[in-house]
Amino acid sequence: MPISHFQSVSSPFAAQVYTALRKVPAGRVITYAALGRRIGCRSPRAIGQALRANPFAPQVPCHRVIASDLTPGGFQGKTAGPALARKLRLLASEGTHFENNRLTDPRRAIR
DNA sequence: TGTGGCGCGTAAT
DNA sequence: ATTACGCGCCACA
Repeated sequence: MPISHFQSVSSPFAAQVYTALRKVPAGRVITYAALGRRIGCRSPRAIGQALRANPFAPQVPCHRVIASDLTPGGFQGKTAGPALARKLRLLASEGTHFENNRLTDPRRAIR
């Protein structure tokens, strides 16, 4: 299912982000910067911005995108609270765990 | 650990 | 065309 089929994709840039993100398998996570790198974008904030207006949760795994220092980063526009809690729960269901607000197994991260 | 500046796509002005 | 803002990041102290 091509990304362009998603109604909630607002810009071509977002489509690139989602397409690249879909290649990150369950059980792994990628950095905002690394994800950006894959599509030739040098602004991690732009990546987060594209993920902000979250498309479909399972198809485009925006919960697999974390910060460069291996902290969780944000979810649905927020960096804390219930939203973030859901992100962590999704990750946990894939075997990706955080301890002390830090990725437990750094080998899961794509830098 | 804290602060400041940089990056660039998007929305608002 | 300009300004302002944002699920960040890196350098430097």
